[in-house]
Amino acid sequence: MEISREQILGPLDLEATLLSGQTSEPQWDLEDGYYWDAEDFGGRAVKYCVRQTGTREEPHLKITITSDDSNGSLARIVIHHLINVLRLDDDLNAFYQAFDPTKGDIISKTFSQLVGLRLMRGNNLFESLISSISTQHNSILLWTKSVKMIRDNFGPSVRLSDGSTVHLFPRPETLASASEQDLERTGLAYRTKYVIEAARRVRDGELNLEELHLRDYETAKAKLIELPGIGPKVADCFLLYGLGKTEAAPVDIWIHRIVRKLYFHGASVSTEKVARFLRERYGSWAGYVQLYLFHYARKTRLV
DNA sequence: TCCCAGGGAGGAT
DNA sequence: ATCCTCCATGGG
Repeated sequence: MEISREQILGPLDLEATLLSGQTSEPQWDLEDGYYWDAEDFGGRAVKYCVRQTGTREEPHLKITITSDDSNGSLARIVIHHLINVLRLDDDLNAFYQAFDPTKGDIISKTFSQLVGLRLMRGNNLFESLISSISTQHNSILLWTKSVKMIRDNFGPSVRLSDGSTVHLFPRPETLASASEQDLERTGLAYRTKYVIEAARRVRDGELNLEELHLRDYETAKAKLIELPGIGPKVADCFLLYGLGKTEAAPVDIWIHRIVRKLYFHGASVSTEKVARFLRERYGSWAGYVQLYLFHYARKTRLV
């Protein structure tokens, strides 16, 4: 099965997107040239493998799934899932054109080396929340390792149709009742208690992740910040990469430094002001602007 | 050995 | 409001 160019709005760089460290979920594993992940679709666990063919400008995805799919219904579900998770219906050319170089916006200088880089959107909101919390004062390498260990040590093991087994991300009640000692072995360190408390609040209905979809940006953010270990940046990560609220612009140390340098002539501006600045200047593109600035800063080693 | 990592809590001013 | 220090662990 496949996703054709017509179903992808603008360019795509699948590998750059999957390896860009977004906090919707840890990176997918690479196997025989295919990146793969597994999800539960209404009680059916499916492993899907994805590879990009064609070019960045003329993208095309080849997909295989490991599951019984005699009537082809699962194929449609997986394709819909991938379009959603990889945000293939975001009009990237509209983004590039809205701030094209002739308009003189600073963000345009990041475009040439990042063509096809897309935001991702978490399918499993609880996993996205835990991933976002795990990034606090942590490296991409370490938080992805921790979240994968949470999945493999605490998540349900499901058998696929080919006889192999994979782990899905655990449910909130599982992590809420996990012992701090066991969970600490995933390398979460002092964030362990944050993860357990977040799981408990979701389990007990004090925090309804689905319901946050209905709230506007400010209201949802205020609700998230009530949790211990969740401040403005982690909240923005979940709002953007989990809930898909693209006006959110998480300001970490990289964004803070690059925005100060490129937009404020190096003046000292607080992270909160940078976040507000990006939201007000770029509106619903702020999330993409943040993604591009992050990788531009890291690639060019400009800051 | 030292330093830092996609920050936040708790404190002081 | 804004500024400080400390936080646990693993890589480089």
